[in-house]
Amino acid sequence: MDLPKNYDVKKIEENWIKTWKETGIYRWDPSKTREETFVVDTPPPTVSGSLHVGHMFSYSHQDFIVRYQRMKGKNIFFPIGWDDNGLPTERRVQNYLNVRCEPSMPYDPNLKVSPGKKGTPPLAVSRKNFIELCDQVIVEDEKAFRNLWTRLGMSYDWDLEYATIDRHCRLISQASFIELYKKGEIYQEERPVLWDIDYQTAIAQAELVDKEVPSAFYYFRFPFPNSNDYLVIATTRPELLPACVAVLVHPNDERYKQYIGKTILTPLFHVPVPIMADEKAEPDKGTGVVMVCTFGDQTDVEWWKQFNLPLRQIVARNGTLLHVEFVSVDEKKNDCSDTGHLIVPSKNPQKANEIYSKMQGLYTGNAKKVIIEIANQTDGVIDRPETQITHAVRFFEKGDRPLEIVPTRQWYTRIIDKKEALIEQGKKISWYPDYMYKRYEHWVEGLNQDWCLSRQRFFGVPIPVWYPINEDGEIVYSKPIMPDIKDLPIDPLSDVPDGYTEEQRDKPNGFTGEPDVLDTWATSSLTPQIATHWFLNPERHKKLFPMDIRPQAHDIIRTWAFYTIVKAYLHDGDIPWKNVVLSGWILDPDRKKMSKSHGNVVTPEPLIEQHGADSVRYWSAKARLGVDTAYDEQAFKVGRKLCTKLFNASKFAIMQLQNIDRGLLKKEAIQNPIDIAVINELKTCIQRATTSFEEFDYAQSLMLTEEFFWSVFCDNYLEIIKPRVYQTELNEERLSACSALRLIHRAIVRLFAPYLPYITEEVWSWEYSDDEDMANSVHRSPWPSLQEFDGIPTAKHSELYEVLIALINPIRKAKADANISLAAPVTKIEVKCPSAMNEVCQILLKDVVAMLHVNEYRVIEGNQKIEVLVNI
RNA sequence: GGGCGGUUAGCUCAGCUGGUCAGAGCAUCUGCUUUACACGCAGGGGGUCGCAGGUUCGAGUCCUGCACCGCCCA
Repeated sequence: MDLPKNYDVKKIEENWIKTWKETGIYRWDPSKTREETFVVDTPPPTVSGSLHVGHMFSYSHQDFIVRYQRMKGKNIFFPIGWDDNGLPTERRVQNYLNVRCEPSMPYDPNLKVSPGKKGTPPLAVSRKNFIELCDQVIVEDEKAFRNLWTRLGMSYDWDLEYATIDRHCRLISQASFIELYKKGEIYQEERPVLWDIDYQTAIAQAELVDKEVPSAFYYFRFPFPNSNDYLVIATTRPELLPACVAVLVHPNDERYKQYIGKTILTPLFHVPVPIMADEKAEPDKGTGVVMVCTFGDQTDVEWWKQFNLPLRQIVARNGTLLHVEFVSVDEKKNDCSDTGHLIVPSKNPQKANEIYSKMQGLYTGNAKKVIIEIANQTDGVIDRPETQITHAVRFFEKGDRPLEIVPTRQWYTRIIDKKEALIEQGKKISWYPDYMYKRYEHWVEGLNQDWCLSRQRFFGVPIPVWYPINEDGEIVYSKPIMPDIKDLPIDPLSDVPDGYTEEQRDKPNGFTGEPDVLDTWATSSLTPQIATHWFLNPERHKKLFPMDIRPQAHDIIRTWAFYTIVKAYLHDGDIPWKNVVLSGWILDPDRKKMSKSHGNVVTPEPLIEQHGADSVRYWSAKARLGVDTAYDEQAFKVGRKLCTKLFNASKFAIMQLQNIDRGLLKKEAIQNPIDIAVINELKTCIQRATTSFEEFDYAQSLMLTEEFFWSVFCDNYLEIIKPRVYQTELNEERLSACSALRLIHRAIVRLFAPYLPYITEEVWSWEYSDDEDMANSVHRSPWPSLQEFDGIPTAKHSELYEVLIALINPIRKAKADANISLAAPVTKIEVKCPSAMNEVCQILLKDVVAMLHVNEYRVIEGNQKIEVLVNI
């Protein structure tokens, strides 16, 4: 065939994308056995998130491993999915279309919303409309990802595509919920939970981040009733004073021992609270006296439970302060009622109500300012000036304001009682790099609450539960109605449970649907089951589960990896996969994490456009697993150079074979010691590259291949065979060179194939696609093996290649020193070598002098080291 | 405060179980228009391998401590 003159990246990419799609070479074959199959649990990207180079980076890593396994003959199960449900999509839709979800509104079937209109108040839409808008937006987002992955050369089986909000995923996710509920591993409970006031939803421990923020200790005097005595309490949250239910000291703290068991009053509000002792009260923190509020932090929750303290929930779900009525301690009224009307006994209710009325309805931050101001103006309340500190405050990872703790009814999965078992599961999995296992172990050890599954959001998998309503119109949460698994997926807000009619919805003696949706991880943690079809197709599930690898980034060990291990353990009592391979991050040149909020995101499409997909993949391949890499555009250029070099060297190599009957190019024809020596080098390279790949060390494998290709093959081998292959006569010498050249080059192309799928496929099509022992596509052809070289004579001297280089280099250096062309003739060289090397040098020099245009040479006896004297 | 990882040429990074390991690419400098490739080829300069101890005949390579950077968790 006619070889192309120039390396036209775009044309090559377009052509092979089309061909691969038509021929379906990446399709999974369900008829093959488990042993023949390599199964990947692909991370479904968050499609509504910003697309940046980090995506291409870690996703390329999967593809290197997969393509290698495919060439090893494995039947590849490589699905791709989109994580489209959840908060990121809601947020994107809110911003993009400037709408907000108002669940109380009726559905408008004719609603039309167009993007834009910033600055105007968001349009309120019904829950159903909102979900429809989300569904519309993700279609666009998924298209962008689909295009990118295709362009990048990801070898997915597109027939296996899924989205975490699609019917199949909702079905699997809801089935998981029901099965675990039946097993007793899922329960619901009303208790204080981590609560984001902006999103107005509960969150789980895994979504928590600590941020160091400036704050201050304020020193309040808590007076004793009918006395001038007082205790000083340092607090960072004075706005919670009205929610104070007790005061704690350490039992061994000599300063305060005498007060334990007594009653003290809160300042400003004059509410009597008990003084109690507990080891968790830190004598060194603040004044050593701590107030317990419902709820300032997790310790408050623990003390509240431990001492059975009253609940004074003053912070509403939206983060503002609720109505509180302070009444005289003598009045017998319920301390807290369900109506949102909190009643607190006070020694001075009038004063308390007066002060609280200035805080009520404010956000906690503003309430804090108000109470500080009041306290400063009131005699005997502030003991001393505040001290500035910075401390860790808990935030929702996607949130902007600190979390509150609010008692609400939520669904949970039991994990606290399984910590040991989950650590054992983690040990059964191989982690690459292995030290990443520690992160998993430490996370599991540090768990302190069950997995909160329910989210008070809209665009998610509905929790598949209804509740009966009794004759008094009260919802009976303790008797949830579960659908039959065969009826899944369901939406409890539009579907009706068995034995009820739609007319009974939200009516006494009727039912109500659970409005909450599942945590997105509750679905994402099922990616293996989603892909295998799990209980829907037990045979298929058995054939694919546990999977071979889970590729992912290291920041989601505590979420995605952890939850997937949990689900696999709870459902199958097994590990979800045998190996976890963890990619690092792409950092910006200042080593900061790339993210939209930092404004340092580099978008991927222009990079592929500019440098080509193979170059981008090369850049990804240079980074080892688990290692964060600073973004450096230079690396793309290096990749591009490698591709160009491969293009040119391939063209040259194949050109030398033109006009030769391929039947004459066989292993038996390879007799020249230099050909044999280079094949020896190649075999070492193949062996080491293979070993590296088996350990998922694609970076090492690439480095070895690159080194062999560039330095051994291009710079030396191609140069030294030129005199032989340029001969017009088809003699033994030329046949040996051409036979070896074809064999070596054919292996090199395959060694590069996992990294550079386009250029290797292109080159492959020029010469090797019809080889009997190879496949039409390089990507279905066998990974190079040592057996391919069986029948080629072994080298008489094991260090032949080293000797060759020792002869070539001094001559090149002499020419460089003399500032003359490498093509310029050399009058004479003299080689000094030990007598044992004499014969080898004589053989090699024949080709060396032809390569470097040396007119005359002679070999004389010398010392251990080879020396070459050059006369220009 | 605890844990994990990192600290090797100007930059980005390799250096596996201790003994040609002081490397690569980029950048820089000097040459070379050699019929695959100037997106090339040949050659050169450049680092007391974060610091301080220790083990050893011998340590980027093992141990201890410290410093700094990053991440994770309290």
